[in-house]
Amino acid sequence: MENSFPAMRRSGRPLSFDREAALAAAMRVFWQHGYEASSVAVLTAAMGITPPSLYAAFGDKQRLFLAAVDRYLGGSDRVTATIAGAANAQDAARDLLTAAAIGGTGADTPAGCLLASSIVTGSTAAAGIREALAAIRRRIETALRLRIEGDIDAGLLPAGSDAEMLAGHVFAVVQGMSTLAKDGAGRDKLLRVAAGAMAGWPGPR
Amino acid sequence: MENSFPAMRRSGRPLSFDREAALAAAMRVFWQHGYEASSVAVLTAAMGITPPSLYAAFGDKQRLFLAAVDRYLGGSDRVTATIAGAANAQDAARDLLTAAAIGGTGADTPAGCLLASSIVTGSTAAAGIREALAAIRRRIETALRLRIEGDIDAGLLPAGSDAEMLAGHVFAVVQGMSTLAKDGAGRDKLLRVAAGAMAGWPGPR
DNA sequence: TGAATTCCATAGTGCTCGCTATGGAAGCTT
DNA sequence: AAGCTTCCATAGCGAGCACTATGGAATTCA
Repeated sequence: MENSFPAMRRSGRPLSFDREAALAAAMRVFWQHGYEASSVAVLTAAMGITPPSLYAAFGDKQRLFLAAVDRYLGGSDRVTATIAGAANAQDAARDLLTAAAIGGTGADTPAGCLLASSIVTGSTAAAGIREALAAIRRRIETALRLRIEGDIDAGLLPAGSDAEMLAGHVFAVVQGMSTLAKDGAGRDKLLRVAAGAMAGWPGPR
Repeated sequence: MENSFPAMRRSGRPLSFDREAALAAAMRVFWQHGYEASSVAVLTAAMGITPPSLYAAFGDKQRLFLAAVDRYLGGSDRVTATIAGAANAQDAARDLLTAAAIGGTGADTPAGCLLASSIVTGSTAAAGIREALAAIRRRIETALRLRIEGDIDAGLLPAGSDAEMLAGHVFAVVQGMSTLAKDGAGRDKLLRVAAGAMAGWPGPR
């Protein structure tokens, strides 16, 4: 679904701008201001192109945003693949929290997490985008929950452990750290919060 | 600061609507759609009044929103007073988490937390409102941190405990549960997440 | 009742929103 | 070079935004 727009290129004059660079610039604007507050005028200014070029290259604002989210996550299934590929569920959870702490406090990037903060409320016109992001969040949370359930079945975690709660807790902290970062928290504090969130993790047995 | 608008009433025709009921309706709209996506047209429709009445009674959209936040929190210092009045820091943290889980999953209210979800990103025009809410969040987090530090000094918590981390973690979970609720999580799950977030709380000594 | 005061409804203000019609310039293919 | 395809810049579309000027209706005070 990544390069689904435009459908085909035949010949003629080539693009006079770098599509990937323009997408990176758009991602940054969305990351900083969220979906609805990122106007096409601001986006085109940051991307160095004009509105018709934006629409020709990316379709419309919604598709541009979804492409930016995909780029932000490093591809549609990278996060879930990382969760599945971790040594165990505890490592997967810790990696997720650490990545959120570091990714949300970069010196050269906006504070917080694009996936967490760019639309949780909004107009009814943006309901589709909001639900699309909620679906991505739920998919990642479900991947973590399944990983935890697998460890429970494998005897790596106590039999009575609440996988849904554990995954929900990790995810809540990831979301919440994004707001903390936007409110001014630094990397050191967020890394300690991430570590502290793992303190209640059930011990092996 | 609550009834700072209008400045005075002298005489003449009385208000034909219930100011408190109108504010409650506005709070509900903001709670559901966030600050920027709640247009004056939608607000006035929900409040049962016309734009000039809204501006005469509440000043402008920003002041109406701040009044709605104040009403949502039950007064400007109720939350911090509750934290200060709890039996100990652990109870204060648990109460905060439980209240967020229950308050964000009411059957007759929008999902999530108004303070957490209504503006974390937005246009530069709304930067003032965004910062005002960030300040409220930081004030509550600071109150919790001070409560924890007090318990450490009193010997109710281990001497090496990281108060900033513990308060930040509780606050991150509160924020994150709001997104979880908006994404569809139910009260049962959130209450378990809230309890799980306390599992790593340092033991007494 | 007369005068003063306040509230409400209509109807707009200027502005920004996402998006696009149009025409000419640029570049590929043959 | 001819001919076609595609891209880009200007300019502007209708719609919605927060907000308000105006005038008459409602109520209080004298």
